[in-house]
Amino acid sequence: MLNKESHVKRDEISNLTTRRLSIYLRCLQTLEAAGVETVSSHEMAEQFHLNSAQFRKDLAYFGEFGVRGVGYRVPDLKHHLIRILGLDRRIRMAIMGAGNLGTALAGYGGFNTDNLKVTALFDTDPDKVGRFLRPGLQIHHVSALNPFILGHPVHIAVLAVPTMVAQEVLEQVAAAGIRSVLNFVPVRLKVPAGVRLQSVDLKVQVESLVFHLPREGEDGQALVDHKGKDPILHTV
Amino acid sequence: MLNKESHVKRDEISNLTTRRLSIYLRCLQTLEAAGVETVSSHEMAEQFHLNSAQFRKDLAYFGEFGVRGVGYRVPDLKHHLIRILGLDRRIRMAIMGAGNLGTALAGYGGFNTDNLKVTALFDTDPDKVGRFLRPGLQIHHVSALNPFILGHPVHIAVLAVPTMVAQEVLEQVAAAGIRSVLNFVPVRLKVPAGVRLQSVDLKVQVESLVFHLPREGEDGQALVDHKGKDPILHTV
DNA sequence: TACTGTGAAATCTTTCACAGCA
DNA sequence: TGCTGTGAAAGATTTCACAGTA
Repeated sequence: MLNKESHVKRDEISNLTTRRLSIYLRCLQTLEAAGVETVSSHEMAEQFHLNSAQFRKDLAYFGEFGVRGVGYRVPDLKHHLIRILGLDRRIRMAIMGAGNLGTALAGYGGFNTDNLKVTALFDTDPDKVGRFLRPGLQIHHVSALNPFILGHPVHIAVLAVPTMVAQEVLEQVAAAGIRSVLNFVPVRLKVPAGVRLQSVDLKVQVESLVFHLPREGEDGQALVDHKGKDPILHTV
Repeated sequence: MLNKESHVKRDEISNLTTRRLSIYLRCLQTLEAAGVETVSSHEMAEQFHLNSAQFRKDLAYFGEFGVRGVGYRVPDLKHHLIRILGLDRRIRMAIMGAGNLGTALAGYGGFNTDNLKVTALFDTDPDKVGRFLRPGLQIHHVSALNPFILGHPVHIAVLAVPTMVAQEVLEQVAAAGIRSVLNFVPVRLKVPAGVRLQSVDLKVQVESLVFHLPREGEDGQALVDHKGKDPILHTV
């Protein structure tokens, strides 16, 4: 099977691999923008601080995309990754919660590219409901979620609501038929059946940095990664 | 050794464990607020969707905090975790980049609690430099980082700058003596020696949800986690 | 020759299952 | 008795090292 995406059980691909695929895609976009046509796994590893064997193995779950003795054609591999990740279709996102964070996320470049789009925000604050963040991007009342979805399918909900109501909103979102949720609320949620929840817990991230901070009297040299391990994705 | 924090090489504790400690602390705070005095590992697991053996093992790296036959005293364990995580001292954070995201993070509750404080933002935009986000929280010019730090030590820098300048700002931050960095910029950074970098890549998080979205013609039932695995922290 | 693709080994992480203690 | 603390087993992930091929 040459240069062909094989059919693979997607649920058998680990999350770690999935996240790296997304990083590989970004690296390839950088290379393409720089006019690079061909890249070997070693060059990728060198330039982007990756592991070359891991790169090859991650790709191998999906097919054979390289040319032995040469490497990978950058535009080809990029397109394969776009297809593998499912970024070859329009993905519509709704943000639940139009506070500080929800509003910032609505404007985040990474959520508004090519085929990814934030299409609406939902809140319950009467001062916010009805307002437009920018042309075409309005804040609706949470109770309008179901009718909105009928006219404008939503693939991913982003949870950026107050902790108190997070569980409730998650259940509303699930009941509305949204099966993928990116959660920013720092709380342990009960995940409704059939829903995939990806949590980004900013406080946990900070606290794990605090854990490694040198304590009084220590000199902090121990921070250097003594094994020389690449920091990819055990940091994410 | 009873009820005593043992000395353990902090660098031998895995990141996964570290992140869970932070979650355990939050759960205990919830229990304490509810007036619960004592909790067993099984009750913790039940209530917060954790794994009881993992909970016990994570704690065991640091000492013996429980009482056999009984469980853990909630306030005691909470205090132990605060000490273990290093949250028993004032931690000062600076945010590099006063755009959408940087500004939202400056106001994020999880970064402004008890002993964690955002103490300044840094940007280069003349329209922003000098402004106050709120009393006591000012935006400074990036070139003022070194003098600022002399008067107000900073333990953690948060990187929320444009992709183009991320590497440069990371190096400035490192040169200023800040050894811990929480990075929000979606790029593979070269990590200066002695610096600990924790990356939060929002685009990667979304794309890994997209990967699992049902494709045209599929019915998406496969989204249910067939092994019944608990979603803790392979989702974070 | 210089690379990819890949089994096999090494390492890391979770889970089991039970000895031992309050 | 009912729990913790913990070795040992199982499982997941990374890394090695090389056969195979353009």
